[in-house]
Amino acid sequence: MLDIRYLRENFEAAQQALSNRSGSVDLSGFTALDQRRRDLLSESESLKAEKNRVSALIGKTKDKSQVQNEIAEMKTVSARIKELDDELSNVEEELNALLMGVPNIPHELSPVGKSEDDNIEVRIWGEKPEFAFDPKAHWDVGEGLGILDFERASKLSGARFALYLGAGARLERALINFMLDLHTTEHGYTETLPPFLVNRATMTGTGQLPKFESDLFHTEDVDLFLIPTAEVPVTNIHRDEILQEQDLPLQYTAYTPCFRKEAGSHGRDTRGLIRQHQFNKVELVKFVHPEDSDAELEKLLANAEKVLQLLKLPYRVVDLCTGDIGFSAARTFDLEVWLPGQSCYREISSCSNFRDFQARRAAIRFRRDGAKKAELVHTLNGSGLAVGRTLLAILENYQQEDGSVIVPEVLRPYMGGLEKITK
RNA sequence: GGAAGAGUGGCCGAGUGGUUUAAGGCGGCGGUCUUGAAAACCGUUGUACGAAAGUACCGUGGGUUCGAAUCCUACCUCUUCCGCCA
Repeated sequence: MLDIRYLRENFEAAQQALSNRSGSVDLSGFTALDQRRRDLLSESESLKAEKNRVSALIGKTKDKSQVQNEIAEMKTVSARIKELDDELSNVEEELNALLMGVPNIPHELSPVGKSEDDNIEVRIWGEKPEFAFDPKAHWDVGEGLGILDFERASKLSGARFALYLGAGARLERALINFMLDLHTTEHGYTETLPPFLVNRATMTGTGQLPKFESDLFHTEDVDLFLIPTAEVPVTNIHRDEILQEQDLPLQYTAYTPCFRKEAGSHGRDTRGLIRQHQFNKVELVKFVHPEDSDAELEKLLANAEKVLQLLKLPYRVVDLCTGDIGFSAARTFDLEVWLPGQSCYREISSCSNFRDFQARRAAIRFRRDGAKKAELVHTLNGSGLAVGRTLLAILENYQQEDGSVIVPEVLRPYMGGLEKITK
C-alpha cells in the first residue's frame, strides 16, 4: 500500500510514476474520497467531544431531572454521530479498497519500459554447455530415466502436476537441503518452516489479496489459502510488530511447496516442470533498514546467484523494467537459467525490493535508537531458488548422449555419493 | 466434534454502567543521592489521525444507553476436561 499522505501531496508525480507500469491504475476517485473522509472525521470528532463533555456533566449530576434537556439533546447528537460514522466507514472502505488495488511505485533506477522486451540484461555468468548431439528437453530426459512421470501425475491430480520417482525425487530433496544449508551456514539466514495454509490477513499483508484472489487455491470449508510462495507466511511472521533496531537486518529462509492456479496461462508451458500448480521453492526474506534496502537487494541477489554458481549452471541477470515488475515490488532482478533443451533462458529466481509497500500493509515497523515514533521497515525477498526449475535445468545442462545425467558435484553428498543418474 | 473458563498497556494484573483522562506492580527511560554502582526515593513511560484543540483504541464486528473495558450478540484466539487422532 502507498502512503496516503505521500499520495495526497504528490498526486501528479505518483500518477506519472504508476503510468510506467503495465495495466492502467485508476486513481480518479482518490482526491474526493480523501477530502470527504477528513471532513467527516473532523465533524464526527467535534460532536464526540461535545458528547463526552455533556455526558460527564450528566454523570456528576445526582438529580437527573435537572439534566433532562441535556439527555434529550445528547440523544440527537448520538444519532447524528452514528450517521456520520456510518458514512465515514463507507468512505473509508471505498478509499481503502482503492488504495489496496494500487501497485507500488517503481524504483527510480528501474528501467522504464512496457513489457519484458524492455528488460535489461545486467550480466551473464557461466559457459553454455556444448553438445555433440541434440540436447533433449528435460521432460524427455526425465521420462527416459523414469524419474519424472507426468502421465501418472495427471491421473492423480490433473494437468500441471508432477510425480517424481527414485533419483528424481531424491535430487529434488537434495537440492532443497543443499540450498537451505548454503543460505543458513554461508549467508546468515535463519531457517524457518512456516504453515502452508494462511488466512486472509496474511495474504493481504504481502499483497496477494484483495486483487489476486483468482490466482490462489482456497479451502472450501474454512477461509484459508494455500501459499503461492513462502514470501507470504515468512514476511507475515512480523506482521503487527515493532522490531528492535539492533536486530535488523532480519534474514529468513524457508523451504515450502508453492501452489498457484496459473489461471490465464492456458496453453503456455504445458509440458514439463516449468509451470506447475504445485512446486517447491527455497525462499529468502529480509527485513531491513529503509536506507539499506538497495544494498540488501544486491546481497540477496548474490546469495541466489551463488546457488547457480555452485551448481555450475549458466545464467543471466535481468533488471526488470517498470512494465514487468510485480504489483508489490519497487525493483526486481530476475535470474534466468540457460536451458539447452529449449535453447532459451528461463526465470529461476526473482529478487525484489518492496520498500515499505508490504511493511505498511502488514504494519511491520522498527524504532530507531531514541526515536519516539516507530518507522516502517523495508522488506525484500527472492527465490533461492525455485527447486523444480533448478532440477530441470540440471537435467538439461548435465544430460549425456546415452540419456544419463551427471550429478553436479556439490549435490553428491546429498545423493549418497551418486555421480550419475542412469536408467 | 462436545463441555467449561479466559482474552485489559512491553509484561503481570485490578476494574461488572458515570472524576477510569485504565488502579497497583514489574520492566524501560530521566533525575536525586554516590568516587562509581546497587538500593532507596522522585518523575516519566502505548498506538493512530490532527497544526492544535481533540478523537479513537481494553481480542474482533454489531447492538443497548445521554454515557460501555463493564450489559447483550456473533465471531476469533487461548486454556482445561471429554471424544477422535499422526
